[in-house]
Amino acid sequence: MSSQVPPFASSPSSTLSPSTRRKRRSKFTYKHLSTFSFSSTSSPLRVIAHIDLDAFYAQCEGVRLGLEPTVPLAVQQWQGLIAINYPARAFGLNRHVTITEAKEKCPEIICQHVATWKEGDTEWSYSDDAFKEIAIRKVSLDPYRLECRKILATIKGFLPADKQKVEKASIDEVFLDLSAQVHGIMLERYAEIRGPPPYDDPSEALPRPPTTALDWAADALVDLDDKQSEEDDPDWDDIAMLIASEIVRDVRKEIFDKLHYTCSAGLSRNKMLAKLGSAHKKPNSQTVVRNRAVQQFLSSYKFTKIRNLGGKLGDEVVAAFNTDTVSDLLPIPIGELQKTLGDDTGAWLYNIIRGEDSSEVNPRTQIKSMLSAKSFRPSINDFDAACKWLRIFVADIYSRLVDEGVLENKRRPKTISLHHRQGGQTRSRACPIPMGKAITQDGLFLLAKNLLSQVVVDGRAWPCANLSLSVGGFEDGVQGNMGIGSFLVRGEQAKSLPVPAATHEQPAAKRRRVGEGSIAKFFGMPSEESRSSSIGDIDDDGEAALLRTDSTDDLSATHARNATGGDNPSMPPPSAQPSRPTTPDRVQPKPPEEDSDSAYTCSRCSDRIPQEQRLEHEDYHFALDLSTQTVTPPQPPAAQPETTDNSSRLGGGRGGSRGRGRPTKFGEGERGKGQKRLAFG
DNA sequence: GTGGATGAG
DNA sequence: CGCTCATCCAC
Repeated sequence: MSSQVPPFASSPSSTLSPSTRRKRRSKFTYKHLSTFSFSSTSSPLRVIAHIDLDAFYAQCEGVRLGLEPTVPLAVQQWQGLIAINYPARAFGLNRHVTITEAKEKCPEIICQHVATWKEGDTEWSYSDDAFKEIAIRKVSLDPYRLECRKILATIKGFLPADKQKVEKASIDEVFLDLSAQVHGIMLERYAEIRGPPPYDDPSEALPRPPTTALDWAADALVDLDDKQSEEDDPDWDDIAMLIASEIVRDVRKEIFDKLHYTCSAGLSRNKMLAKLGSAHKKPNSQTVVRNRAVQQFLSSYKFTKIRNLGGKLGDEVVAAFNTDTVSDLLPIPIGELQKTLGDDTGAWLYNIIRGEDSSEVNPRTQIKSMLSAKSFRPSINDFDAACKWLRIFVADIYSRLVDEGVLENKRRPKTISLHHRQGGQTRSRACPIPMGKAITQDGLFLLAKNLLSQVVVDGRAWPCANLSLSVGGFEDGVQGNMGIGSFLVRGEQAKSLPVPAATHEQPAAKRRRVGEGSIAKFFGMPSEESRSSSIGDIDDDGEAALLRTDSTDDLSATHARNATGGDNPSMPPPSAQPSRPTTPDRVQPKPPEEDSDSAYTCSRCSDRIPQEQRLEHEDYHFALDLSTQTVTPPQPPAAQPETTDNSSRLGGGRGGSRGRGRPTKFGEGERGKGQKRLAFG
């Protein structure tokens, strides 16, 4: 207690108001309190928390298996360990040890392999010998995504709906902006700051908070700038931080009670400091970095530990200034930093090492893209092998799309892209996902296969060391389907599932001409069917079989069906199939020559194609047609915007929402235009 | 709009 | 390490 006049130059309050000042004054004003209430990034009272699950994957497995939290546990991925719980870390294990090393150092350790998708499986699963089957399986992180969702839901359910601001930062991290909630609690607890400012002047300083020593709970660790001011002289920022730490402690308790996960947390005035704080003491504890502790706390770090300085930029800074510590950087004038790093980056760095970070907690929980990938140990060497993986990628992505609410038309990805790596170089291709129709596994597969073909066509593709498929450009809302639905021939949507009808309606006429099988499938397959069917094989009751997309790994069955062709009227006879063009053996690696009755000549590209690859080859042309020109199913003109005009579409999606004065990643968005590298702006 | 790079977990 | 995810930039 004791001091009264703010010793801080930054505090305008005492100097500005000549009014009666017999009482102790806060460093903060009523205006500050107001900005605090709506989580303004510039509020000096702002309170941000970062919550980080401890060895998350390992905890997930521990919980799933019902193990005691004390048993040493690691999560295995092929021959490596990707997560190690704290009991196991006590044995000196870290992420780079091998399985055998781990078991030597810690014989008791349990190494649980991650879940995997296996070719032909309908779902990911846990398998004890997954690690032996790297050639036919790909890992699935679904179990962890699911747990992440539960955690997020728990947090959101616990925090007051009207005041929460939650950002999912990664699969095991969240940021909370607790400002609004803490503001509310502060007013409840301290009547003296409730009223309007004296003289109605927002620049009036607040009264000082009660001088009682703050009761930082046992698990809230406090780092101080100077040991002197230990407990006296708390101001409202300290009170705010204290309240926030209570909230975070409760959140953590809730997560533990409900889901049995422990986590570490950091609290401070901004995201950068909160994140450093959460890593400061692990596991299962929380660290508060008060305003008055910031300089000391931050100066103890190498700046390469700060977000965005962990890579090339950090290296550049180290090289330019010959140091890797925050404290050595502090004396460097901002102009100097800007001269070498560019205006924006220089200014950003100048601020960040002073503990200033005005980036917002973005309430976005939704993902913007999703990707499924695999590195090939022995490389894969042909189109067929790649297609098998595409099947798996599609199944993986599709199931995640379902989780995202794509079926319910809540959100839908706009583009699909495929990345391919061979040798040093990686190439990729992307294309739009046709709008206005249901997204199906078969449709995605067709597009993916098309993209792969494109990659294969222009350059050496084999051996391929890595393949990935992703969808992105998610859009909200239901646009699209209604118009089309009403145009369809009713009575054919038999299989519509308990989901919005419009989403699953079949495209009109059953009588398709050759080739329409693929297109129809693409545009209208009941999605549930796809969800539950196996990767390589869409199930085969009447209509589904009809609409089936022949996958490369199931040619014989398909062929048989085609051969007997007449069994279904809507199935065009083989002869009627559209034929094709294409690229010969880059797409079709197998030597087509010899034996004339096992090959045919594509009418579209004049290539000779082995019979077994004919269907696939034709699919390729269809997919190509689909994505290049305009193959539009019957429908009302208005409903098919996407086909004709690309340019006009631009406006549509983004609408007016994007790009406003969004702060750059560096904080204050506006700063002069950066020259050198606006890596983030 | 596409493809590559960077960064982080 | 292997696998995701996000953002930015040049084209």
